[in-house]
Amino acid sequence: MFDQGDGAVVEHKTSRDPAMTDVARLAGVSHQTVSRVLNGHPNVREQTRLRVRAAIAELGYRPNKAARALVTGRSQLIGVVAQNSTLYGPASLLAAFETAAAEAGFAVSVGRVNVLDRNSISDAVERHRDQRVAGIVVIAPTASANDAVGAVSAGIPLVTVDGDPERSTPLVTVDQAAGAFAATRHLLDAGHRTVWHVSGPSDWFDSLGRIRGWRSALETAGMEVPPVVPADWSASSGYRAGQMLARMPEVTAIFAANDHLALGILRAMSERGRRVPHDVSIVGFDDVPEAAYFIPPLTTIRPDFHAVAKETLELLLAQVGDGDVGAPQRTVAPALVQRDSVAPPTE
Amino acid sequence: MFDQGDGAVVEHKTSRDPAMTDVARLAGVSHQTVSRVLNGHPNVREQTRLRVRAAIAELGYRPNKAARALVTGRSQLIGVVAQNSTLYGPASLLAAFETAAAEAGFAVSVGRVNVLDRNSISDAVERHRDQRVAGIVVIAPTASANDAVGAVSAGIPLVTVDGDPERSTPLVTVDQAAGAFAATRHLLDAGHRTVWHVSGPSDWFDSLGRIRGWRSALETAGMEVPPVVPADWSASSGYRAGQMLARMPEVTAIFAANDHLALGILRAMSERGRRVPHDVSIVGFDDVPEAAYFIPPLTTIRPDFHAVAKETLELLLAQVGDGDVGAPQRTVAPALVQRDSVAPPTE
DNA sequence: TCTACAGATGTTAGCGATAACAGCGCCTGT
DNA sequence: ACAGGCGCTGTTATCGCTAACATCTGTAGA
Repeated sequence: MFDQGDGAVVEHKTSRDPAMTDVARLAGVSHQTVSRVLNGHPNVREQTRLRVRAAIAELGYRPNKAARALVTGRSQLIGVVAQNSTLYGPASLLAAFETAAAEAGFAVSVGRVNVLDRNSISDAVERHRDQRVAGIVVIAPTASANDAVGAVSAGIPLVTVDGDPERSTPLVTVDQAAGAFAATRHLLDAGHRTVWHVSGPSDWFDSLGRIRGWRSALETAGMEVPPVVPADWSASSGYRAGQMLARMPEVTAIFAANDHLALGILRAMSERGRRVPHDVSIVGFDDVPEAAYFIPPLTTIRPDFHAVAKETLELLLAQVGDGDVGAPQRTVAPALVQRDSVAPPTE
Repeated sequence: MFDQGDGAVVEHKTSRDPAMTDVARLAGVSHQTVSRVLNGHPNVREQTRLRVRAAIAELGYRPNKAARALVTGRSQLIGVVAQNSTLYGPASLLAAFETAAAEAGFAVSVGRVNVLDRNSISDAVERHRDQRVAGIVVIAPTASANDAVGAVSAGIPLVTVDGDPERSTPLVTVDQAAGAFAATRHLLDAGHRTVWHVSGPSDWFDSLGRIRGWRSALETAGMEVPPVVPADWSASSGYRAGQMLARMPEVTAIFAANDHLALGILRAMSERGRRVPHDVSIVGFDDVPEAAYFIPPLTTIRPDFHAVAKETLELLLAQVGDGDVGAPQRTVAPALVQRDSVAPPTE
C-alpha cells in the first residue's frame, strides 16, 4: 500500500484553481487572515500581510467572486438595460459607462431589449436581479421606457439615464435644454434674426429638452419662434426637412436636433445651391466622430458621455452604501464645438 | 413569554428573498427535490413537480445564481471583450451577441478595452475569469488583437469573432472575401471593365479579406487589377479618396470597403459633377441603416450579424459541453443588397 | 413469500468566501 | 503584580445551491 508519493510531488495536483485555503496554508496563516489582507482590513501585521501577498502571487490566486457574492448577497456586477439599437447617443453612453464601471472595479452585464415597454424592461431588470447585481442602470430616453422604470424600481439601487428630467427617482441626463440654448444663442450671436429647429421624435426626452432650450433662447432674445420642423433622428428625415427649408429664403439659421439630421440638411442645401455657411448656418447636436469631416465641418454640441457615466456610477454606488440618497437628479452640461457651419447672415 | 405571534402572521417576515428551502417547506418536500424540479431532473413524480412549481410561483422564488455558480464552478454569464469604439460593425456584432445570448438564457458581461493590445485583452479576459464566466468571446478585428488572443486562451471556452481567418482556434467571421467578390462581380456584370477599390486600414482582417475578394473577382474575370486606394473607415478618408478618383475619367466603378467610405466618395463625386450611378457606379459594405437614404440609395453588402452571433454562441456552448471541439472556423456569407448606385457604364 | 431492483425522495457534505466571536499575547495604569 | 484593553489571529457558522449517497416505497420475478 505504499504510495510512491506522486500526489505529494506534484505541485499543481489538479487543474483546480487555488482557493483561499491554499494561500493560507502556503503563508502559514488562517484563511480568514488571507481574507483580511484581501479586503484591506487594518488589523493585520505588516509582516503577515507581506507573507500573504507573496503566497497570493506565487499561486496566482484570484478570489472567487461567486463565493463572495453568495455570502455578501451582492456581486461586483452592475446591470445595464439598454435598447437594441446603434444610435450614437445611447451607444456612446453605454460604452462610456462600461469603461467607467471597469475603472471602479465593476463588471457590467448588459441586457438588451428590443422595445422599451414595461414587460421587456421589467424582464431585463429581473434577470439582472437574479445575478445579484449591485445595482441597475436603465437607459430610458423615451416616455414609454420612463414609465416602465417607474413600475419596476424596487429594493435595488437603480439609476435612470437619459430619462424624464421630471422624474423623482435618481437620474442622470445630459442637459439637453442648456445645449440647445447654447446652440441657438450661438446662431443669434452671429446675427441671425431667428433660428429654425428640426427636431427629433417627440417621444424622446432628448427631443423635448432640445426644443425647450431652443425656444427659451429665442424667447429670451425676444425673437420670433418659428414652428418646429418634426423629423426622426435619421439623415433621411433631415434631408426631407432640408428640402423644405431650402426653398424658404427667409431661413438663414437652423438648429438640428442631432448631427445626422444636420447631415441630411447639408445635403439638401447643397443640392438646392444654398451654401453653408454663406447662405444658411447650421448647428447640430452630438458631435459624432464624422461631424468634423462634414462639408463644411459641423459646428455642434458635444455631450460629455464620460461625465454622465461617472455621475451615474457615483449615484449608483451612493445608493449601495447608504441605501437611500433621496432622489437626486444630476445633469451634465454639454459644450459648444465651433467649426465652420456658422457665419453671419448675408445681405 | 407568550408571543403575540407577529412573526408567524407576517408572511414576508423580512426583506430576505425566498430561498430554495422556503419553497421546499411550502411544498412539503426537501430542498433537493426543488432543485431537481428546477433542473428538469426526470425522476420526480408529476404531482410533486406541480406542487413545487406552485410553491415557486406563490413565493415568487428565483434561484440564486451566485450559489449555483459557486457549487458548479461556472456561472450563466458569458464575457465579451470588445474595443471601446462605436464603429458600426463591431458595435452591431456586440449588440447582436447580447441579444442571442439573452435568448439562450445567458447574461453577457462586457469588458471594454481602449486598445487591442496584449495587456489590455489579457486583463479583460482575467477579469472575466474571476467572474467564473462560462465562456469568453473576443471581438478581435485587428492583427494585434488576434496575436493577443493567441497568448491568453487557456482553460476556458473562448471564441474569436472577426479575427484572422487563418487562426487555428475557434473563430467566427463574416466571409469578407465572399462579400467583396459579390460586390465586385456585381459591378463587372453591369458591364464595367474593371473595379477600383477603396480599402479600410491594413491592420484589419476585414480590410484584407475585402481586398482579397475584390482581387479574386477581377482575376477570375480576367480583368486588370488597379492599385488599391488606401483609407481608414471614415467618411472623410473616403472623401479624400473620392476626390482623387473623381479626377480620373477611366474610373467607372468603385467598391468601397464600407458604407461610410462610400458616403465620402459620393460626396466627392457629386462635387466634381460626376453623377452616380450614371458616370460612376459604387458599391459599399455593411449596409448601415442610413445607406438606403444616401443619394443615391447605396447598393451594398449586408453582413448577417445575427447569424454571426448565433454561430458564435453555438461554438462557445459546444466547448462548454465537450471541453474541446477541435478548432472549427465558421464563416457567415453576406448578402448583396441592390439599390440605386450601380448602372452600366456610359459611352 | 421473499429478494431484487428501480423510481422517488431525503440526508449529508461540500463549493469558497465573509461575519461573528473567541483566544492569546503584550502593554498600560494603579 | 494584576485587571483591563487593544492588536492580531484563529475557529466556527453561514450564505444557497448541487453532487453523492442513503433510504424508502412499490412492483416484478424467483
